[in-house]
Amino acid sequence: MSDERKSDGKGSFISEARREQMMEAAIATLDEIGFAAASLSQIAKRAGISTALISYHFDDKNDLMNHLLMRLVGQSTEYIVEQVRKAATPAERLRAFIASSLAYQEAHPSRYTALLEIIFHARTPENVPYYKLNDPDDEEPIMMELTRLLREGQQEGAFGVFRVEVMATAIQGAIGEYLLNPAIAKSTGLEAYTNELVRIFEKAVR
Amino acid sequence: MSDERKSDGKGSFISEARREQMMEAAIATLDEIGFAAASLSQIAKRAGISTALISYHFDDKNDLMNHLLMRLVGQSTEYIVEQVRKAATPAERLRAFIASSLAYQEAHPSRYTALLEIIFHARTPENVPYYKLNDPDDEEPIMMELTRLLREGQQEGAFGVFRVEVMATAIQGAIGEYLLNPAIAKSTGLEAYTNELVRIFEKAVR
Amino acid sequence: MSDERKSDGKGSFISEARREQMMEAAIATLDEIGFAAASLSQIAKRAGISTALISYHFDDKNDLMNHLLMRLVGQSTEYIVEQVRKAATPAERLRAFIASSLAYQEAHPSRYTALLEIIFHARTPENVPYYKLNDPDDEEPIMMELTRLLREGQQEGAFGVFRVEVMATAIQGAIGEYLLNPAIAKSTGLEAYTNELVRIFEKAVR
Amino acid sequence: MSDERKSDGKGSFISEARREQMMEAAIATLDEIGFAAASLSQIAKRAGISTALISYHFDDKNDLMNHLLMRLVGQSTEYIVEQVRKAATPAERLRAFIASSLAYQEAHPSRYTALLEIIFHARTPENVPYYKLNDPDDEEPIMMELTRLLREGQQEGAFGVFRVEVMATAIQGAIGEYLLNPAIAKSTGLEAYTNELVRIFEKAVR
DNA sequence: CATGAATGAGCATTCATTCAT
DNA sequence: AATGAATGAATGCTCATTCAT
Repeated sequence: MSDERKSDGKGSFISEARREQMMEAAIATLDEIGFAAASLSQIAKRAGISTALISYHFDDKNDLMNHLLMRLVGQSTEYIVEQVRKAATPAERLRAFIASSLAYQEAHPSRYTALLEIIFHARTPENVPYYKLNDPDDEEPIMMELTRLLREGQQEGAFGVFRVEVMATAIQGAIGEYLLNPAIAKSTGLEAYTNELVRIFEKAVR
Repeated sequence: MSDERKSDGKGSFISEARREQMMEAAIATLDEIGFAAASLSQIAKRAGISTALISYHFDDKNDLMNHLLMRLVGQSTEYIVEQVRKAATPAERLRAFIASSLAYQEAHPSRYTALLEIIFHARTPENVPYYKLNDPDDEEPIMMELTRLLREGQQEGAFGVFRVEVMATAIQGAIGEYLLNPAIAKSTGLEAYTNELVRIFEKAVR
Repeated sequence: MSDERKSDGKGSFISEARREQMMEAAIATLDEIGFAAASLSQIAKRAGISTALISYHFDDKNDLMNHLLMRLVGQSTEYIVEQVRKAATPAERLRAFIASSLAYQEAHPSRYTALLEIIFHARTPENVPYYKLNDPDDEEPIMMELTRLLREGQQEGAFGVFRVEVMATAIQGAIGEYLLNPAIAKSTGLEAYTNELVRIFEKAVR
Repeated sequence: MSDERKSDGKGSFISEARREQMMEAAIATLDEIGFAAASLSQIAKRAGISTALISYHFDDKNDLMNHLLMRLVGQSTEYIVEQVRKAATPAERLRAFIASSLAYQEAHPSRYTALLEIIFHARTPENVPYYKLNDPDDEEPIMMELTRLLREGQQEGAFGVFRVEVMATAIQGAIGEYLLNPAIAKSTGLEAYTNELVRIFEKAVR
């Protein structure tokens, strides 16, 4: 009930536009100065509005960050799933997953940075960090897409025997590490990293 | 060296003991409430001392965190390198690297969490996050150990052809992801994850 | 101009009233407990507001003190210059300058004390005390008025030959010393001091 | 009684030497960074000792500053009185007073700055600033010397009729203003200022 | 005599949030 | 819908002082 007044679905058009604007400003802020320094006043400054307006349109700073996180996760997931669905064979889907995941990092660096900043820094009211929150009950659409892809490959006989969850986790980790390791970006570059990673996991899934 | 004035050098025994105590308190604080909430007063509370005493023994909150980070990196590196050095063949060394890295996470979970919290949250005075600081010029002993063992495996003919930096990055990412994905811990467990990861990368390096 | 962001410009009426109120509270604080003890919380207490509100209306404690200094200098200068301009002859102007300078001290003792406290205690970011800051390039309107008055007296033949800058400095010093020497206030009183000082410098400028 | 333990007269030689050392360090500190920033640790740093040692040898920071003030006043008074006593006639004594007062400023700039810093900043426990403390009951040897020489001049018929206290105050103010007005130092210099000031007051006392 | 260790009090400042307009 | 004004709480840090050694 009280949810509906603020931060809830419908809202007027202008209200929705405002929220968009604030989230974009939040992305820029997170990218530029990081989560810890991303105060409401910093975000408001970048949005060209008052801080009180953020409190008006979102329950909370937490609420703003949660909405932004959902949006960022949704966008990247959508992009990756779309690429994967275009591919015909399991091997091609695996390649598409790896390539599009890495491509997204490079295509939207500030969005990706903002995503990382939130995941690494935000905490639930019970003080559980978001990065330890990968609830098994939670859907986690990207992970689900990856595991489904791998499982189908096994069922079709294209892939060999391995624990799907482990393979998926390894792939995810190898993809995510690219951004956390600037040395590899300089020495190898995204394209070469993509190709090499594909080769590594093509071998591994056989 | 500005290091020399405080918080450095031999220092008295009692002083060194205090610093130890504070770092332990900092680890507990980081583990319990995270970097953002880890104020000096929170750390002091857990150490049973006054906040002023922290300022007395360390130049700065930053100084404290940097010393702690160095210590945590040093400890984990030492443990892993030690295990790797015991192994005779490249394949065994690879297994030892993966196994000991994961074992360390489980053996010292709060230390590992503290390590992550610092790396993900701390920033240089120029606002560069530590996690983007993996300077190629910087040594990074763990990564060096991993690349060396891979390169030796190639030279000895035990491993096939691949880009050492990429393989190392993938392995590191796959290891680190274990802690970032509580689902895998529940569904698979550390031992099975270790075995499976070893199998994956044994295939990949062939 | 960094001035423009806060604490400057027209500002709303209420905002300007607040700033007035804070400056009055600052005057009272400086008068009562001096610059060194004039913390924001002391000033806020006397203004009946929170310390955060001072930070909201002024960039800085420094900013507050600078604005107050400008205002205090402006007020006293205005009063003195006004009295001097009313006088017809050089001798009368000299008398007016001395008399009004001393009268201002007695008319607004707390303002004058606040002025002294700031000048004697405040320092630039480069640690130069304000009282050593009498830049020759700087206008210093009071000193300019005094030197002009003396120079005109010389040109009109009413005054004899002397170094204008030295005479002006001596007059300023003699005026300022009144407040720094409570003994003279008790033994002689403002009116007699004024008359006597006028007589002294009337002789001196002949 | 309790006075005797610390900060009292006799003390051992080494104790007295320590106090000397600390006062010299305090002078340097006051000169370099001013009273407000002259913390015990800053003074201790310049003295090459621990802050605790200052607390051991002086009751208080206040106590240290009071001792230093007395010493500084004593030294300058001694110098000036000595010069005045050498002079034979009242006019010569007046000249000697002005000249030696100004000369002392230039001969010992850091001592003079330290003196000013203490007088302008220090306060009694009842919060009365030292610069408003010129108690008529208090001796104030310099002022006494100046009034005496003026009075003698009048008695001998060398000087005319004027209020001795006012003339003395004016002279003191004119002398003290030299240091507070860096512009005059640049434009005129100490020697010319001295000569001109002497001429001014020679006229004034006639 | 001298110090390192330790503390409580106080500092300026920033923050998320509320509220009247 | 939007803002400026306002606040209490918290932050890192420095200070003068005390005390055991």
